[in-house]
Amino acid sequence: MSSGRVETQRTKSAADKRRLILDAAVRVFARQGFHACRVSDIADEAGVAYGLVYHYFASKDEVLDTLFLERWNVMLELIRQVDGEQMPVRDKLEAIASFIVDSYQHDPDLMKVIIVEVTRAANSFGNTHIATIREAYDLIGGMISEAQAAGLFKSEIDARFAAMAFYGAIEQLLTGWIFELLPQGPEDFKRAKWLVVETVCGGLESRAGEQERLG
Amino acid sequence: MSSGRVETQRTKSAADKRRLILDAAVRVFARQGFHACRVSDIADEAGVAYGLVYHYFASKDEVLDTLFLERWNVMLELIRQVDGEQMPVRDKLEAIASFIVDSYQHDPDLMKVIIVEVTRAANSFGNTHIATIREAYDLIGGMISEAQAAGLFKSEIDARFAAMAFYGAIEQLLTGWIFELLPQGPEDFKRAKWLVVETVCGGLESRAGEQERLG
Amino acid sequence: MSSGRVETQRTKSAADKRRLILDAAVRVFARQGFHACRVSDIADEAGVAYGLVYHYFASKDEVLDTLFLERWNVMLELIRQVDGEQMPVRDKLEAIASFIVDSYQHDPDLMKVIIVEVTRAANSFGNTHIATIREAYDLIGGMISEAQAAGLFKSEIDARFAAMAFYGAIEQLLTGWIFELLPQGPEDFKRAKWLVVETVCGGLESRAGEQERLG
Amino acid sequence: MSSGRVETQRTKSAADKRRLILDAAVRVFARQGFHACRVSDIADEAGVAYGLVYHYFASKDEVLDTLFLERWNVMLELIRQVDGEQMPVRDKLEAIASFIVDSYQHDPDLMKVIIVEVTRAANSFGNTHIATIREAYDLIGGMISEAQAAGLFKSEIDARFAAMAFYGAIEQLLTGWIFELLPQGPEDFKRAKWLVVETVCGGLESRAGEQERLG
DNA sequence: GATGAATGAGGGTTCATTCAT
DNA sequence: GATGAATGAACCCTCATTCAT
Repeated sequence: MSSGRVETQRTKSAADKRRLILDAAVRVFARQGFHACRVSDIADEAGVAYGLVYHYFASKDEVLDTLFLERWNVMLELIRQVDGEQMPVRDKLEAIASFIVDSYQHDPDLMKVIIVEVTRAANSFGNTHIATIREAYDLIGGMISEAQAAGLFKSEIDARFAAMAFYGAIEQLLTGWIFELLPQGPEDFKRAKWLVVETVCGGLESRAGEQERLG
Repeated sequence: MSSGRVETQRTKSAADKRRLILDAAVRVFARQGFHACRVSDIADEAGVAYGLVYHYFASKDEVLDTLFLERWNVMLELIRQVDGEQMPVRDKLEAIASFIVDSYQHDPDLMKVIIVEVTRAANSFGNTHIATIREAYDLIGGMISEAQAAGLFKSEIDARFAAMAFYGAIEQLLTGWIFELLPQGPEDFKRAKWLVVETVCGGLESRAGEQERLG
Repeated sequence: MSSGRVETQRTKSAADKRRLILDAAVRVFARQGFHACRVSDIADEAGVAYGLVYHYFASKDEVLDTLFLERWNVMLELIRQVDGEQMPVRDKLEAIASFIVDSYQHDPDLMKVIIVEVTRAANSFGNTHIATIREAYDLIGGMISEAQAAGLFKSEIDARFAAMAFYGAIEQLLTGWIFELLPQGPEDFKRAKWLVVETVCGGLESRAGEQERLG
Repeated sequence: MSSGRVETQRTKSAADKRRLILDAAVRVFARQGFHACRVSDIADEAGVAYGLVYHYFASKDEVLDTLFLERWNVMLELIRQVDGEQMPVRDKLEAIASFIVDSYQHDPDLMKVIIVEVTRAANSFGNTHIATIREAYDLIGGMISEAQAAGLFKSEIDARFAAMAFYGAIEQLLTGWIFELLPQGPEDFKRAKWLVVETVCGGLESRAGEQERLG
């Protein structure tokens, strides 16, 4: 019994250290960038010894891999769940946008790292995780495709392209926040969720604009 | 006369080597990524001696800076020109989208490098060039803002956010091509130009979808 | 207890490696010169891995800085101590000369490095350590100044200049040994100590020479 | 005739450029140090093209070699001439000290370069020119030796050591000026010439000091 | 588990020197 | 003579990773 508890204790402690390192890595990667930081910076930030990082992770890359996958899989889970529900497509897309914006609001460093170091890194991490990344795009594309089949979305717009445009719009808002080009008050986050969906689904054009255009 | 020709010859030759290096760098950066390639890879690809890279550029960074600025400034020029013309806002945005897609079609490696290594690189090149990058966002934001003032675009959507969403949608299409997630035949490029504008301006929603939603 | 011993062991071992590198650096700097040697030469001479040099020292410069300061500070200590004692000025100067000659005799490489690479290097290390170097000159100048005030030394000779002449005379003897222009048997070292003081204090001139001159 | 004049003209012009480069090198070596400056720095300072330095000199080293030898040979000439004259030894030594101090006063940069980069550089230029350098020491040693044979100088002090002490005292005064540790007004230079000879020949000790010492 | 000393390959940059014009 | 583009060897330093304790 007591030995069992000690074991649990130890395991828990170990898990804690691992988490400590991951959280420290997020801050360091966000602050300095993956390439510009050293493994020792992570250890220092975590307040652990140099070599301990290698006790829990096989390499510096694996730390980032872990961070990315942890978060991306949660997002995939959310998307899959949304996908399975009976819900207007617009609400589905808003759920996804909300999740991503909430993720940024909750842990901007982590989302910064994912967006800056992974999803665009075509020659390194982006390439490694392309299948995982793609899954999100495909799921969103599937939702749009369904909406098109139901006549709710225009069919002239290729669903895969539309999915990319939608996702790209969201990521660019995050990029705007990361570069401090866009305001990031609580209200801004809230409106951003609606805004991106309204833009992509309803369009920027007003009724008047549309009439003007169509003459 | 002859000395004049020699001068021209010389100058031209020198400029050629510089261009040779820049073009080689595009290919190498695109193939391996900025961090993963060595300066010697660029020199080898250009077929020049190692040190010559440093004769024309102060550092490896400066090579990428040069590539980015060359292209981005051409784009800024285009945007400014479009901005100055009398033209429906939708046409303006399509001109921009067209320019970017054409740029990719014409030199995918260069656009890959810019998108992968610069515009998202918040801790390195993106940060260095943030003012230049921002100028594009601001110009687009200005166009949208004007359209809102004219009642052609919905006013509830913050113009700065809308501009980011629009630009992000385009970049993500390029990202899709870069990762080979989207088809990139001549027809695809052509339709992409229209598609991204139609999505952002007109919205994905069909008339039927809109009625369904508004009940 | 045992952990304490391990700590000591570890610390000692670490200190040993550092010392190993410093001692190797002395030999390498003396043999090849600071500029002509590579950091790998030091590592090889010490029998340690290349990177270990950078584990203990921030740069190649810092290795030389350390060597210089270690020795120069011992000398300053000696000079300060001598300065504080009640002792004829001639004995004080001889103590200093003795210390320097002994230093050379004990570790000619180290003194060679200091004299060749530091005390004259007006654009590099000499400039870096000028304040520390000057302290020695000033202390000697102070001794001479006191002797002048006491009437024991001629007052027409500026004490600062005299101190420089005295120190320069000694360093030049070392330079003579370094270049193998002067004999360096045990007897030579011993006589050199006396000789330099006798020259600077008593003068080269014999009683007869003086009478001849003054007529 | 005219071709001859043109030849002369050309030769003269060439010699001028060579001199231009040498003079520029003195300034650059003095300012930055031999190792820290680049050949292009010399060319820039001289206002000539990069490659021209290599038209007149086989290497960067040869530039310094030339500067050193030019000056040192003039000094050797002076010492030899003084050596050949009938003159009290003290006057001979003062002539040498005067020449060196005058050299510094006239062109401090050149003397700085010689003292900092050559006469102590046991592993590079000092070693290359050791025979030439030594000649000066030997000539001075010879003078002292003669004076000892004539009974004018004490015989207990080895002439070679005494010569080194004398020369070292002078060089150290220059070092003091170079490091700006000693005042260098016109009066200071003048007094320095006398001072160094008085110190080495007459000694620092006053008559009172001597009596005190000898009891 | 935890520590941090030890390793050594790798790469950016410098710069003396060459050479075509 | 004069120019400066071109060459490429050399070297300092970084830092991911290993390993003995």
